[in-house]
Amino acid sequence: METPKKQSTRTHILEKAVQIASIEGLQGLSINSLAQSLSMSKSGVFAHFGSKEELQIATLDTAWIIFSPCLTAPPDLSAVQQLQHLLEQWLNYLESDTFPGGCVFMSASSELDGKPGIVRDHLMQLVSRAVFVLIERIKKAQDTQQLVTSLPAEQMAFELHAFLLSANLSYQLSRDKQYFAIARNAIFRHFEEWQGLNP
Amino acid sequence: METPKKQSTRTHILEKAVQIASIEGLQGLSINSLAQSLSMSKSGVFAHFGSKEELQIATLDTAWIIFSPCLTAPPDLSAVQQLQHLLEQWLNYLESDTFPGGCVFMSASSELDGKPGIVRDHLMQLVSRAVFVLIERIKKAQDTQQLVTSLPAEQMAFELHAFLLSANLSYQLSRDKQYFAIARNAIFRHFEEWQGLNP
DNA sequence: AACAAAATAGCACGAACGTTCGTGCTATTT
DNA sequence: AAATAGCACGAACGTTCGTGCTATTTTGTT
Repeated sequence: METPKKQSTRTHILEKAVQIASIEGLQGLSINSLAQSLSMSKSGVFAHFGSKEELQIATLDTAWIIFSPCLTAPPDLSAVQQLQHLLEQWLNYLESDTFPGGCVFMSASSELDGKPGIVRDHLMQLVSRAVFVLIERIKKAQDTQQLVTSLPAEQMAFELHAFLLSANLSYQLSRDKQYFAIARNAIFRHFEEWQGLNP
Repeated sequence: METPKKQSTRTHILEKAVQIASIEGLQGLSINSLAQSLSMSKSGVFAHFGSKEELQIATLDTAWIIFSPCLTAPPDLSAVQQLQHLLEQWLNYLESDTFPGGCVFMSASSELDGKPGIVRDHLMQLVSRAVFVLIERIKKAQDTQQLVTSLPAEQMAFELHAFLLSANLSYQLSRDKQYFAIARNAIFRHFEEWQGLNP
C-alpha cells in the first residue's frame, strides 16, 4: 500500500498554518508558534519552505484550495441560478467556520495593502481570480437575458462582493450571525430588482 | 506665555502614530519605529503611555478625532440631505489620503477581531458610534417620509456601509480610485430606489 | 541488512520587540 | 537659593523573531 506520509507532513503543516493565519494574520503566523502547535521543531517546519515569505504564499495557496470549490456550480443550472449558487456557497464558506478567524484572504488583504512584495502580488492574483469568476457569471446571466443589462457586470459584482465582505467583517468583530441574514436579504432583493425589467 | 510644550509632544507622537498605524496596522506600530521617525528615544515615547495597549488606544482616539467631523451635517439640510451629506463626507475621507494607509478603523477591525482585550473593546465602541449615527440619520429620513419604510434602517445602513468598506479595501489594494466612483454609483442608485415609492 | 537520501532536530546568530531602570536636564514651585 | 516635578535620554533586561548551520533520525531502495 502506498503510504501518503511523505507529502502529508507539508500538507499537515499548511493546514495548521491556514488556521493560525486566519486568526493571527499572515504576519502574525510565526514559524515558532506553528512548530509548537504541531509538536515539531522550528527548523523542521522551516526547512519545508526556506523562507517566511514562501510559507505565507504556500499558506495562501492552501487556503485557496479550501475556498475555490465555492466557485464551482452544477452545469445543469441556468446562468442566474449558477450565480445564486455561487453566492450562497460563498456565504456558507464565510458563515461556517471553515477558517476559525474568518476569511484568510480578506484579513490578508487588509494587512498587505500598501506593502509591496511577492506575497501581496500572489494574494492579489487569487483575489482577482475569485472576483473574475463572479463577474463572468453575471455577464453570462446578462447575455442570456436573465439579468438586466442596464448595469455593468462590474458594478453588480462590486455590490454583491461588498455584501460578502461586510458580512464577514461584522461577523468576525461581533460574532453575531445576524449579519449573514442581512447580507442574504440584500443579495435576494438585488436579484429581484435585477431580474425584474428586461428590455 | 503659556508653553504648549507639555501636551504637544504627546499630540505630536500620536499624529505620527496614526499615520504609521494606518499603514502597518495597530500591531505593526512598534514603539521603536515610532520613536525613530520622530527622532526620539524609545523610552521617551513609551513614557507617555506606559504600555503598548495604551498607545494603541490613544492612537485610535486620535484617529477618531480626525474622522468624527465626517459625521456632522449642517442643520439646515433636510433629513435625507443630511444622510447624503454624511455619506459623501465619509467617501471623501476614504478617498483623500487622510490616513496614508487607508481607514485605520477598518484595518484595526481586521487585525483585532478574535483577539479580545481592551483595545478591541475600545475599537468596537468607536465603530459602533459611527454606525449608530448612520442608522439614526436613516431613521430620521424615514420618519419624515423621505425614505421608504419597507426596509429596516439597519438593513439600509448595512448596505451603504458595505459600499464604503468595500471601496476602501479595493482602493487600498489596487490604488485605483475607480472603486469610489463605483461606490458612489451604488449609493446614488439606492437612494433613487429608496426615495421612489412612498406609502 | 546495508546504504544513500530525505526529513527532522538541535543549536547559535543577529535583530527587533515591549518594558524597566537610573540619570541627567529644565522648568516651576517653595 | 533650594527643592521639586516633569521629560527625555541611553542602557539593559528577557523574549521572540527569521534564518543559517550541523547532527541525527527516519525512510526508501537495493
